[in-house]
Parts: sequence; structure tokens; C-alpha cells
Amino acid sequence: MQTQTLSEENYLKVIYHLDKDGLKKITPTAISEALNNNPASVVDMIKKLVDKKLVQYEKSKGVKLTDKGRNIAILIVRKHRLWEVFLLEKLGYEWDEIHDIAEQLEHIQNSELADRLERFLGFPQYDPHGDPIPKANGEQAISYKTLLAEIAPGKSCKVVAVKDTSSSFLQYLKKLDIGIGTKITVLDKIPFDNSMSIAFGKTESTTVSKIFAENLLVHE
Amino acid sequence: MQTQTLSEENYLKVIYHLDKDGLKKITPTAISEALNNNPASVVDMIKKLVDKKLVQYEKSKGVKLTDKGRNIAILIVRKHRLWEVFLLEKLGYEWDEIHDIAEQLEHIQNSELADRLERFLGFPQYDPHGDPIPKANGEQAISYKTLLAEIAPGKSCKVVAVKDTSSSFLQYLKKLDIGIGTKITVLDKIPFDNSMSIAFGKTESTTVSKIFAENLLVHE
DNA sequence: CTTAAAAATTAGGCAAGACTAATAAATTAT
DNA sequence: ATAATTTATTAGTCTTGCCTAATTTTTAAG
Ligand SMILES: [Mn+2]
Ligand SMILES: [Mn+2]
Ligand SMILES: [Mn+2]
Ligand SMILES: [Mn+2]
Repeated sequence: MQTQTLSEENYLKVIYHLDKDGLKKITPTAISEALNNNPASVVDMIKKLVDKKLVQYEKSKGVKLTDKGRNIAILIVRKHRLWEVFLLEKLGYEWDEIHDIAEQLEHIQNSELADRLERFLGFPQYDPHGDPIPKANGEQAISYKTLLAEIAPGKSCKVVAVKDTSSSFLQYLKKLDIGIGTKITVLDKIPFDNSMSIAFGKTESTTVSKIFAENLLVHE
Repeated sequence: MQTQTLSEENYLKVIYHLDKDGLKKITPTAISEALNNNPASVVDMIKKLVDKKLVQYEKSKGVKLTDKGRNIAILIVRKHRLWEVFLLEKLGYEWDEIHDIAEQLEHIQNSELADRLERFLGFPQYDPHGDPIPKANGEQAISYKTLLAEIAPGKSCKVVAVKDTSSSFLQYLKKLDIGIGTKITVLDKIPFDNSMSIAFGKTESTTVSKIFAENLLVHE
């Protein structure tokens, strides 16, 4: 079992994430957008990954991870999310500071590292953004997350994750004082622009945009 | 303050370590031996580091770190040793397993990381191999270490570090059940080959070679 | 001082990963 | 079905870091 380069690992992870539903095809362009690089570079790398039997590629059917490729991707995601828990809970970083560091830590290579880290952290199920942490055997905890946008007026819900993980969004949330676990009550939905008026914590009522509501994942 | 590549960081660290006493000159050959690469590669890199003002180089006077270069090197060493403490104390790795992982972790970039890690670990002074952990301001704890080889028969001492950190040596120590903190009494020194007979723990007497005694650092 | 040995440097290459510009293929719209 | 547009692919470069094989310089010996 040879080891992957940092770049190969990042490609595998991106392909894995793009494969969410397994429905829509994963094209070089989609990968290049996710990695913020050039489609030509992606085509080069796809060839390498095919040679290493980490992905399959049929033109006009897109890229598919092989079992081997998927297992590697899942391990990277597992490490990423475990390190995020570590950074937040043990080192006291904020919600919006941990992702970039985990992006580096996820590539640390050692066969026992993820398992030891997981035990040390007390087998967390979710990362600080509410995403499930894959188990050692690759199993995924199911996450029944809904968009805030889909909650009906009058109902309450609890924040479990963010969809957009950009630091501009995370910082906006921090400013509002909304985090994982915050209980939100939907007061009203404005049909004109699909903005929402909500209540949470000490805030009796504030209005958030459609875009906002479509990027906050909650659990009823 | 731009950031260094992984390779540049490794060069700076090696140069820093070769500079122990500040006496003997640091040549391309010495660096290439430490990094296990080719002198020609070292000459290339020295040019880059000179351009970035991280080292000075005068032929036949060798390489010297600039203040900027030294500060970077010290931070890498600081991170390396802090991560080693983490791996041993928090994740339960063994003495001889941590160095290679720390070799990767030392390159994780985040301005607050070393300080947060240090606080989390309770401001350790020494790493698991007995080497001092540089402080945030770059200060070094002094370590008064002596070679076991220099301890006179009849005297006792305490293991504080290893000089050779190869895993063959560390594993030999583990097999003998000698670790940081082990109290050793020197029973006899054999002039013929400078081997030593020593007592420690439940071992009443065993003989170790000159090479062994010159790689174990102790404190009287 | 002259020569032999060791060390440093240069020149020329290679592989990984990325880019740009040009071309070919596949989609979508008319 | 054909044209227009969007995607994918190729060809050719570039940078980083490394290598080997000369060549030059420095150091050590005789
Ligand atoms: Mn993340
Ligand atoms: Mn990454
Ligand atoms: Mn170490
Ligand atoms: Mn390193």
C-alpha cells in the first residue's frame, strides 16, 4: 500500500465530496472549480489517479472513485474532522479558525494516528461544523440535517452544521452569536425574497436572507 | 513575512542543529549528509536561502543562519518537540514512534499553534527524549547533559536524553527497559574496549558497549 | 612548493504539478 | 440537423527540488 502525495490526497478528497449523492457526474471542470485550479491540470492528475487505480474515468461519464480511492478519501475526511474537534475542544480555537489548520493536519501520515486521536477525543460523532466523523471501518454516522430555509414558521430547530464553510459566513454567525447547538425559532417567512425572521438566544427577532437560510443546517 | 516551503524549513532546521556549538563551519557536504541528499542539491538550496536572507554564505567559511533564519528554525524545533510531548503523553505513542510523526507535524503552519499547544500540554520544559523545548521568545532551557560514557564507576545518574535517535537504538533501549528518568549506576569501565557494566531497575548488572554509552545522555 | 585527495560548483536532466494557448469533442440551442 | 457554445484534451512552458557527471577550487600531504 504505497502512500499518496499531498496533491493526490486533495484530489481524492474533492472527488469524494463532489460525489455526495452519487448522482451527478464528476467532471474535470467541477474538480478544477473545487480546487481552484485549471481543468488542464485536473486532466493530468486524473491520468495519474487512473494509473494508480484510485479512480475510474470514462469520458462523458465522469470520474468515479474506486473502492481503494474512496477508502483513502474517507480516511482523510476522518482525520480532518477529528483534528477539527481537537483544535476546538483541546486548543480552544474558534469555529472559523480550525478548518484551514485541519486542511494541513489531515495529511499527516501514521497508521494509528486517526484511531488514537479518536480515542483521546472520546469518540466524537460529529465535527464542530456538525458533519459526521467517519468511523475507523469507514462507516458514516447518518446526519439528518435540514436547511433552515425549509423550516416552517412557528417551528423551532437546533443548529447542527453549516453548508458554506467560508470564513465570511462563519464570522457572520459568530457576530450574530449563532453556533452549533443554538436553538432557532422561525417566526416568519417573507415570500417576496424568501428571507426569514427568526429568534434565538437573547435575540427576539432578526431577519436573515434566503442565502443565509440555505446555508445553515439544522435539526428539527 | 512570507512562508517557507517544507524543504526550506527542513534545511533551516538541519543547519540550526549542525550549528550546535557555533564553532565548526557548516559545509554543503555536512548538510547533504544530514539530509541524505546530494551536495549539488544543497548548493542550489543555499542560493535560494541566501536570496531570501535566511542564511549567509561565504565560501570556505560555510553557512550561517541569519537572525530571521534562526528564528524560523527555532520555531520548527519548538513545534517538533511540543508535538512529541503531545504524541507521547496524550495519544500514548511510545518513545521511538513519535519522532517521525513530529517530523511531519512540525511543518503545520498557524501563528498561534505552538503557543496553544504549549499551554494545553502544561508548558513542558523537555521533550520525551530529554531535549529542551524552546520558549515562545526563542529562549532555550539549559540542559546539563553528560554522556553516560563520562560517568565514573561507582557514580549514579539519571537518563535525560538520547543522542542517537535512530529507531534501532530506541528499540534497544525499550528492550532493556531504559527510558527517560531511569536511574543508572555505573559499576565498572573496561579499559580494553571502553565498554561499561551498569545496573538499573531490576537489572543487577549488564554490559553495554562504548557506542551505547556515547549515545545515552544522563544527568548526574 | 607541488601533487594528490576531498569538497564545491556548474551544467544538463528529470519528475511532479501547475499554467496558457490551441485544438478537438461533446452539449445545447436554433 | 446544424451551428453555437461549453468542455475536455493536448502541446508546450515553468518552477521546485532533486540527481549525475563533469569541472574547478580548496585543503592536505609529501
Ligand atoms: Mn473542515
Ligand atoms: Mn488538504
Ligand atoms: Mn524528534
Ligand atoms: Mn521536517
